[in-house]
Amino acid sequence: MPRKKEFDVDVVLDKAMRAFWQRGYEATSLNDLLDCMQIQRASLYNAFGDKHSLFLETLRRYDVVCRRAEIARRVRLPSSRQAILGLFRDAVTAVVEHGARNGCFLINTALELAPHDPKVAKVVREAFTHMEQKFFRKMIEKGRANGEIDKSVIPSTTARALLSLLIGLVVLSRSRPEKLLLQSIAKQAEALLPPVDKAAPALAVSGAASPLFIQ
Amino acid sequence: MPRKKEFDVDVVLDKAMRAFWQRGYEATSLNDLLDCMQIQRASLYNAFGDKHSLFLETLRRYDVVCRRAEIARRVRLPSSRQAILGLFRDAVTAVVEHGARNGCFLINTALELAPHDPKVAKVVREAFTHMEQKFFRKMIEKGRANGEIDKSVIPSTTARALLSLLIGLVVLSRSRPEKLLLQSIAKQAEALLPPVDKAAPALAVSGAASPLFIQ
DNA sequence: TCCGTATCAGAATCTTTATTCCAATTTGCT
DNA sequence: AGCAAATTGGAATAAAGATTCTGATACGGA
Repeated sequence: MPRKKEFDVDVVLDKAMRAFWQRGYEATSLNDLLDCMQIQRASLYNAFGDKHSLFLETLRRYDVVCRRAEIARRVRLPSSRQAILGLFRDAVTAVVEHGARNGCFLINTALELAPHDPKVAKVVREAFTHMEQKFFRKMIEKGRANGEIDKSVIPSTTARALLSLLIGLVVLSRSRPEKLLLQSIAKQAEALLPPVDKAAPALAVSGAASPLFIQ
Repeated sequence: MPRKKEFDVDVVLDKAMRAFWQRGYEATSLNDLLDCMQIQRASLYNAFGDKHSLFLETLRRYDVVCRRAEIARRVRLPSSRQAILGLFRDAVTAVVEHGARNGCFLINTALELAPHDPKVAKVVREAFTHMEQKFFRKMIEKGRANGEIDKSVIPSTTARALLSLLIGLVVLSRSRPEKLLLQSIAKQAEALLPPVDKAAPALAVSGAASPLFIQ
């Protein structure tokens, strides 16, 4: 019965996502959205309700399509230690090599809207928790189990530290996109995950090797 | 010749600062500002120019009065290692014990305005750099010199890692103000600064003691 | 005393905002 | 063919936004 939509919902949602991601919620006007989504005013309200609902949908989509999908991809990598370090490396090269300066939509939103908006807060909180538990912690546990990561690394606390380090890296990349700065942070992630190396246990970068290696 | 001002500029500036800090630039309207500053519309425009100039002044004031003053205080502490760790500890207790949920005005602004506003970007960039160089790096160097911090700790890179860790902690504290989460991060800061301890080198918490301690 | 400036209190302005409404048109389904 | 729903393009609305303007009043110094 209904006339079928003439635009692909996911496509225009992606365009709206990019706008919100770049400028934030308040600074993105409805006209900005219409311009970049290339649809009519009535179509927007008909398809998405209002600005706030549209924002929530773009945020959820970003979480699923951009973040969780990437995590799922990395989780399948053979080396779980490299899965974690690759995330940091790629974050640095995205900024340094490709000039990615938008940061992370979820982190931006965590500061702009989450403190005053319960629905947004929930999405952000769950996204951070997912990253911490289902990626960092899980990967550390896997790495410990298969002998890639030393047993002295405590999964729960190290996962939290890595999450914090990553968030700091992304925040800094927006105002100080300097190679050395970002590489130092990525290097520190490496130091938090000392590999098992019985032959030469004393080679980690900076305060990394565990005392448990002795003897 | 002029009639003297009837309000204290610094006092109303502080009130405006709190408003911007809490809600951000875009979400704080001029009426919000007038309400909390308790001055007249004409007085605001006469004293500060416009909304954007007022914002810049509050941001600069926050940087100087809240951040640099605190750093200066900590720099004078006897133990430079404890000066750094105290900063992390206090950040955690402010959130966990006193429910501080506003985060850091500079970090909030780094994401909302800095990417699209050169003047704001400059203030933010310099604030981050100051924290990195004049606090973390300087304190690490001092700690290494007086035997508090092990020589294996590289000042420049560790300073950057600590800055990133702190930013991550502050961001997370706004959406996940959980004691264990924040403490894990503070704990990691400790692990990044292994103390010199020749007698019992094998007691650090999580992958902390430096390999250089062995023998 | 009087000039210059800062106050107060509020009206006026002009722009932008999000949202609703309109009328005409297109398309898919029964 | 004809109903149902989604489109287009734009007008209309109603609120909120920042900024300017108007007087009247208060005060400090020459």
